[in-house]
Amino acid sequence: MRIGELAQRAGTTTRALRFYESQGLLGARRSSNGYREYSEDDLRLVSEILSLQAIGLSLEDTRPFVECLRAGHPAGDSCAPSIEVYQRKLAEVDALLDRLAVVRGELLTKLAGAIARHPGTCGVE
Amino acid sequence: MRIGELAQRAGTTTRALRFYESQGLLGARRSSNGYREYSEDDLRLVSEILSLQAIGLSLEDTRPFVECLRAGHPAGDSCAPSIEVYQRKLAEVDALLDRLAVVRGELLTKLAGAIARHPGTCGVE
DNA sequence: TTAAACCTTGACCTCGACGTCAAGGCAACG
DNA sequence: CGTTGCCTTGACGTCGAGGTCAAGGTTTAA
Repeated sequence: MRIGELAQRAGTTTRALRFYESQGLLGARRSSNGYREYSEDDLRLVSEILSLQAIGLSLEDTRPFVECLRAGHPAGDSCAPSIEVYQRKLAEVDALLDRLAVVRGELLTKLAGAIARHPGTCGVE
Repeated sequence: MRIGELAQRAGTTTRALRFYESQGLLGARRSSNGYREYSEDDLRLVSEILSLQAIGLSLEDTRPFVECLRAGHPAGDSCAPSIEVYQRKLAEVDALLDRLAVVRGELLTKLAGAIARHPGTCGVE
C-alpha cells in the first residue's frame, strides 16, 4: 500500500509517517515511480508506535520496540531494552502522579483560602 | 534594586524578568542611566509569579494574579479571575491524574505481559 | 587607566512531533 | 487534453519559557 492508505489505516498522517522514516523508525520500499510502498508488517509497526505514544512514550522511547520487531520478534516488547523502557516510564509516571497529588493539594488550599477571603465566587460558576 | 539583585532575591534569572516585562507582567522604573529599578512590591510580584508557576500555572495564567495585585488587592488571588484560574487548573490536574492512572495501569499490564513472555528481566535491574 | 562586574537591546537557539505550504511529478478518469 | 488526486522533496512555522550569545554602555574598585 502507499503512504496515504497506510496513514489512514493506522490513524495518522502522511507527514507523521515521513517523519518516522526520517528518524529511522520506518523504512519503505519504493515502487518504480518513486512512491513509498508499505506492507502489512509496516502497518503493525506503525500501530505499535502509535499505541506506545498513546501511553506517554516519546518517539525515541519507541525505538527499542521497533528494533525488536525488526529483529523478528513476535512483539515489540519481547526484548529487554523495551522492558527497560516500560520500567523507566512507569517510574516517571509514578513520580509525576506524586507531584501532581501535591500540586492538587496546594491548589485546593489556595482555592479555599481565596474563596474564604472573597465570598461570592463559589462552585464552578 | 536593580535587575540582578531582584533576580537573585526572587530565585530566578535576569532573562526571565525581562521576559516577564516583555509579556506585560512586570513593569520597571528606569534610573537616569537606563537601568531598570525595582521595588519590594516588584519582588513580591515576581515571587507570586514563581510560586504559581511552581504549581503548574502557565505564565499566561498568572496574569490575573498580577493584575489583581497591581489593582491594589492584598493578595493576587483576591480577585474573581484568579479564582477561576484556580478552578480551571484544578480541573485540569484532576483530568491529568485520571489519565495518568489509566496510563499507569496499561504500563503495568504491558510490563507484566512482557516479563511473562521474556523471563530473566525482573525487578529494577 | 583599566579591568571587573554590572547593565542595555536585539536576535537567534532549544525541544518534540509534527503542521503547513510550495513547487513539481505521476496516474487515472471523462 | 485537462483536471483531480495521489505522490515527491524541501523548508519554514508552531508552542512555552526562557537560554545563550553579541556588541556595547556604565560604574566602581584597584
